[in-house]
Amino acid sequence: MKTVLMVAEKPSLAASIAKILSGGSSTSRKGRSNPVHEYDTTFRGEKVNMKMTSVCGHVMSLDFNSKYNNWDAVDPLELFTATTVQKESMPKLNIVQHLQSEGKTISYLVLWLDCDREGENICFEVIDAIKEVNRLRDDQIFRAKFSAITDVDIKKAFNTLGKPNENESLAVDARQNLDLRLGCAFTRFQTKYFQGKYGDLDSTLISYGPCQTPTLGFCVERHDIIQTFTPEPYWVIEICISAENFEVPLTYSRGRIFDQQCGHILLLLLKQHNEAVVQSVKYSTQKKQRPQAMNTVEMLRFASSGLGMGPQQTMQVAERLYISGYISYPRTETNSYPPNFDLMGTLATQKSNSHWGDFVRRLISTGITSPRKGSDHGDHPPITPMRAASEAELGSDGWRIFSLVCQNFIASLSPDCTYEKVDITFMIGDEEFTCTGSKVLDPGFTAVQHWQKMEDSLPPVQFVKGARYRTKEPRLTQKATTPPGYLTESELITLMEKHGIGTDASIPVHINNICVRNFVTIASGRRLIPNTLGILLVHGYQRIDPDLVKPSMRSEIEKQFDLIADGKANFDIVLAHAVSTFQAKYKYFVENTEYMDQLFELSFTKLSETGKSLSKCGLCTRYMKLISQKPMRLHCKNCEATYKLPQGGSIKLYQGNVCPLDQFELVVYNAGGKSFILCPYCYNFPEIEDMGNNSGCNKCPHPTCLNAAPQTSVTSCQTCDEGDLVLDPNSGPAWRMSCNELKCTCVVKIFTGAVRVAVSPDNDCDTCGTSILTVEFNPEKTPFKEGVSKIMGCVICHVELSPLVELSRQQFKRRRRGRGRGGKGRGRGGRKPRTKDEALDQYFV
DNA sequence: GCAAGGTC
Repeated sequence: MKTVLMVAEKPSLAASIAKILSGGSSTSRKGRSNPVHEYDTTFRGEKVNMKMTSVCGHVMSLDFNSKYNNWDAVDPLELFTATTVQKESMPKLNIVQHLQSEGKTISYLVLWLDCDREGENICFEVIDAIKEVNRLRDDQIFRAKFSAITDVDIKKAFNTLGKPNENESLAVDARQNLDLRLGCAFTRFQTKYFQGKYGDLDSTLISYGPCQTPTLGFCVERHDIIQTFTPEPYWVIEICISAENFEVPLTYSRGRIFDQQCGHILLLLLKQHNEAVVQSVKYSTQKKQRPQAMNTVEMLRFASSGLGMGPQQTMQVAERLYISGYISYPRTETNSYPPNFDLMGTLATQKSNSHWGDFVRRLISTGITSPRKGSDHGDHPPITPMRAASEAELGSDGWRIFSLVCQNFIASLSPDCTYEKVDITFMIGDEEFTCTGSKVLDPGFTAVQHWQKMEDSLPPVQFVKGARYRTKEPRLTQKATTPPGYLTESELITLMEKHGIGTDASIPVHINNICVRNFVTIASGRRLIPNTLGILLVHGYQRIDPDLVKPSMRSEIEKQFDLIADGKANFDIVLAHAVSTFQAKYKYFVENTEYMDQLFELSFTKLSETGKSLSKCGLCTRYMKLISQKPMRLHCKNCEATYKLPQGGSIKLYQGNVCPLDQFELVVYNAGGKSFILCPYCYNFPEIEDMGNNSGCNKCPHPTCLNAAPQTSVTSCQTCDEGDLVLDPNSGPAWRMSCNELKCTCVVKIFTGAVRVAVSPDNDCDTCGTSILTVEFNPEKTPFKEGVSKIMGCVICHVELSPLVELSRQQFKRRRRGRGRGGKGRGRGGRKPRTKDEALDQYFV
């Protein structure tokens, strides 16, 4: 029997589609990375075994050839022409292997990827992966085009299979290619240029991107409006009438008066009258519209403005609610329920909720209002609840997002809020005044979306046409125009959506990026206030090449790539044109960076004038300065050199200790209890072959240095299975061993209070291979039996030593052979080397 | 260390 493989974009969709197409008869098994649903059916007139599985979004992602990854060796300009490679997007998931093992022997491939351009591109990623192991012909490959995940639509798609659209996929390839070159070139250049000059930028990365930079631009634009705002004085005439013991304020139909003299004249004019005559009274019934079905962007706006929850967090919470079955898929552009959506069934899940259950039951019995028409983007149905839930089971944030989803869903099926509005006009002399008010007739959906609730505001008196009232003395009051507030996150989301910057899934990422890069800060009310760095970047682009920050940049690029998608232009020509345009812009930017730099000079401090003296430079023996703002680094003013340091922790001097290779004073890095010693020079320019870039002394194979791995490494790390547990010689009396893999967080406290702990590098435990330690306590405080103050033995096997290690015995295993203490036993020992060359000579005999 | 786009 032939086999057909069908592939969806995510596991949840594969499950739903398989269920629909098999009529619920499919069986599921675990695949290599994602589940596979199988059933027997007929395909193109043959009995076949059907397998439905999925990927997780993009299978591949574009990157530069690895030789371009060295920031110091590659001129960013080269990135515009550098060769690129496709890398597996999530190597840990092994999606390629999964597709290949499922696709190896299939006769047909049916692609059920999301029906948008990205989905079309993923189709070809799937095809490429499978073609490596199966020579499928094009006539064995099909594309299902569906516009909703409903029985009718999915079955129809299955019966009218088409072909994947290569042009649409190529448009995505082009976008990926340009974004990569453009973003990385500008980011690397800016970062190196400004970090090499200033010490207080406080950002590890000064990034540029065709989405994030215009996003930043919006925030700075509002900042500039606020900064350059000059309040303008204006005048208003305030007047009240006395009616049935009430004082009713009237609104002047002339509104703001910007000319003071004019105000005075009008005031004098009004003072000649002491009566207001009701000219007209109009009653009307008005509506406040119920909301549409909720899509992602709307949810993000509501969460930010109503709940004070940021987009990144909102999506995380929503994702969790979706995985646990409380809400439907949270990433969708569609804000219209599909025609056969089970509105009543979904509504019924909320019948017994303690907050909105009453309202729901009434709605069910009186009948729902048909939802407003929105637009169906063919991706996923709007975000709706899937089942009942209580605050206790969801936790605070989960409950808040769940409530938002439920309330919007219920509101979208509720009547509009209706209210009676009254407009009354008065004449005082020849001048017109008004008074308005309203009264809610039916709260409709606002009874469940409380924040939309309207308050009654009818005037206290029933006015009738022709009635006359005494006016109180009119007053001319001076006021002034005020600037707008800083941009709210919800306004920013609206702007991004309007200009086509980012997508529902990536908008939160772009906003988060400009925050973590320290370009903007989120203030109270989730307003985005740009920081100096963000302001100067945008002002700098505006001085050099305003296109770089214009909101239209993204849509202009997309427009060009649309031509590829529509088959109207050739991929290579369009891409080459776009790349060369931005290459020229890049060159121009590099040549004119001084115009941005002039702004930086006024606000930031030169590297040579920042930081505090810390340790001696091995090249000139003068003190180097530690720049503690991000990125933390050491700067030698005399040599005009900057040395990178590990990030995220703190640096202290390891007094009196000098690297035997280069005479740089050693420093200690400490991050969350884990600490290691490092030489600033070796960390940046490792002089010994096996040491690797960005390593501390705990990875240095120097044979005699007391801080290097051969003298300090104790045993293999079992947490990460890659590094070694190394004694930190600087950690006493709270002695610690920590893993020498930077990423591994394993720290083991040993022999707290000991006066000396030392490793005997040439002496291993016969049982487990661990290096023998010498542990010495003060004789008065020794924990050892019979007053013994010094013991040599194995931390794992020695009966008196092992209890003093804060890690269970089981976590130690036999030491791995053949790795770890690189260079052990290779050195000659004896006299310490005096110069770098001597040290290297001694080492490489 | 870099972009933006999928998804977890």
